[in-house]
Amino acid sequence: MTAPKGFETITADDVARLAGVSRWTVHRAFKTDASISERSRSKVMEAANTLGYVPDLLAVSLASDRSGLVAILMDDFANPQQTTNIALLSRTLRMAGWHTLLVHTLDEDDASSGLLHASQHRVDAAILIGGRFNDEELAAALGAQRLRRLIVYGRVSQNPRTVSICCNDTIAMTEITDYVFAKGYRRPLFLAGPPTTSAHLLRKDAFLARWSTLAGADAGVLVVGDYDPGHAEACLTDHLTAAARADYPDVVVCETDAIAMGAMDALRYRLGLRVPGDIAVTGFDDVPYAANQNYDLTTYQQPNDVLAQAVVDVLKGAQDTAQFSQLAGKLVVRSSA
Amino acid sequence: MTAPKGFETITADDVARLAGVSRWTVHRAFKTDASISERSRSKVMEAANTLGYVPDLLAVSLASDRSGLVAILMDDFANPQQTTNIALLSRTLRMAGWHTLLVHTLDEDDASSGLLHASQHRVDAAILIGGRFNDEELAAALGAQRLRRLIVYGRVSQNPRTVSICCNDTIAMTEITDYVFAKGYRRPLFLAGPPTTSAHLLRKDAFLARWSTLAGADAGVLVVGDYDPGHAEACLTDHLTAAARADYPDVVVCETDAIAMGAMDALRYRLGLRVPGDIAVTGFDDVPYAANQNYDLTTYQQPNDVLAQAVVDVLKGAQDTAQFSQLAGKLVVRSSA
DNA sequence: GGCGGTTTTGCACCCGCGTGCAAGAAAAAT
DNA sequence: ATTTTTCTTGCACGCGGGTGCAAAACCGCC
Repeated sequence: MTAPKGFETITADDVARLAGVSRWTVHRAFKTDASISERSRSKVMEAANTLGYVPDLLAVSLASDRSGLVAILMDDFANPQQTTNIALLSRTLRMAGWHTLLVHTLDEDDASSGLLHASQHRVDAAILIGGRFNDEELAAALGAQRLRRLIVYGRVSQNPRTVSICCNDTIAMTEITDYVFAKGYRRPLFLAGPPTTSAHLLRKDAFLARWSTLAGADAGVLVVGDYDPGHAEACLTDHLTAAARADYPDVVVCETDAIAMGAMDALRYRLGLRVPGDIAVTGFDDVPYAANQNYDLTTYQQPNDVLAQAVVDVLKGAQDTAQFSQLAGKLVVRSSA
Repeated sequence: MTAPKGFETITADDVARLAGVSRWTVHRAFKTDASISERSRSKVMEAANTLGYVPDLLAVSLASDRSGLVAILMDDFANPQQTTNIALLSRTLRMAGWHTLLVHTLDEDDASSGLLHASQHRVDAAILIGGRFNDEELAAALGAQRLRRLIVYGRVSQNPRTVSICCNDTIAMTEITDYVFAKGYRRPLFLAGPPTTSAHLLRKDAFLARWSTLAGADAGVLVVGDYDPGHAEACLTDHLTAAARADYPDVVVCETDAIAMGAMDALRYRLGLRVPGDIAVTGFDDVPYAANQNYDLTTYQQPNDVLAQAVVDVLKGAQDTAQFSQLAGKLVVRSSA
């Protein structure tokens, strides 16, 4: 057990004393572009080293009004796409000099409370991952709190005071639709995730619109309430067992890989069908596990690195943020469809 | 885009002015056990409400020397057990009043740098998840920085200045071993994760010791360099294709579920074997996906809630921390073995 | 009405460091 | 050598709020 033996925290004053300069000179020694003589800088640095001085980020934040902290609000750790995102984001942010305040929002109405907490820590920005947040509460939170920036990650928000960073779902889904149609499938069923009140995924609408154009007929839609594979599995099983065999789709187009994997489990283990032999399946996101032989999912790979980099760009003050919601990924064809 | 239109931050002084009291009275109004008259408290609260005042956590931290922040250092987001842990931890911490500073350590030698950053934010504790950190650097970091508490989560650290919170691997693995032996398997192969220089998992040693006792013979061991399923898959495939069919194990006992899933993929897709028909497999952790029909893994469920609660106990100042490294989970029998 | 005791309130000082400006030192120009 | 100009340095003040103590206000009671 760590003995909290009052580590006498060494401050810039201590360094100053040892180096025989003023505290402000110490401060300058640590600033890259400060006017300070080489001699006193080295004196300071030496003193700092022997004392093991490191600036207190808390005090720095308070004084400079820049915390170097970015809050990531996230609700669904079961969603592999989201954990992938959070990993990449925290890593990218760290390399760019920011630290991550992880806020696990408990439910839809908790997002604003999370934002409040984040703002109390003076975060430089808050990033919203996932769709389960209430639009009105969010707008209220935005108005009241001193949040410098709100970034909606992975989907499009209508709120003008936010920045959306995501790939262009419409183009992406159109690409998938074209592929599915070209492969000869004609009875698609779209599995949609939960409807959101706030930031939207445009995937469903894009698919339906494109399909209607291509096939001249409407596609079926099944809304599953959650991105959890197990839930999708149950939903699809119920849906299909209630349907006549002749009405089965020949391809299940899913809003996310998580849903797609649940769908494949349903088709195989619950209904005894073969994928893609009896029914094909497509996903979206290209999560790591989509490449697994169990699934070998045809899906759409989002440009994750570009998305993460866009966050850094926004933090650094990028102005033309419109482009960040139009990034392009690429179709990944595997054996599931 | 959020207009950084200088949200005039409202401070306790503003509230004081409006309420017609001093700043310190405002402070007292927000403290639960402060001596303040009911009248002025309500005056303050009313003023605070109309102004939308929230205390600045940064300033609070600086002044009170308690940040309310807990750093979680983690390296491997691909490991489902770890993402499960981080989700549970951040959630539990938040409900207990702490916030999570997520530090994605880039590599083994980066942990101490991560600890440094965490300490600069004056975290109340740092939690180390995962095994890839260098023991010496860590000790050095512990000595130099003002880290109040260092918690090693999910494994046992020898460092006396840390608190280990984990379930008793020895008892757990012995239970698995007994089960495997009782089921009649006699040619086990243990798949171990990467060796660590620091905090250890005792699973391998526990298995080998117990097996030796039960069977009177040594069990085989294959060290895979990583907890990544794909890597484990490749390792086991190589290992078995290089071996004679007669020397194949009849059960593969894995240090984690991630390895076990990779092993099952190898057995099925690379080697065309049936699980458990030809070779059985056991895992460890009971990650969410272990219950999936693809794997239906016999594994060991760690008492995650208890572990997370233990962290809160430590933060609240629990003294007898020895018990926290002896928690018990339970064997989960499924069809893989 | 005055007194001792208790509750409320205000205040000086501190947490550790950043900003802007002015004084001081050194270098350049005359 | 003296005056400018430039570079260094020091400092008052502020960031927003938490301590401990002392003054002020309150209370019941004789």
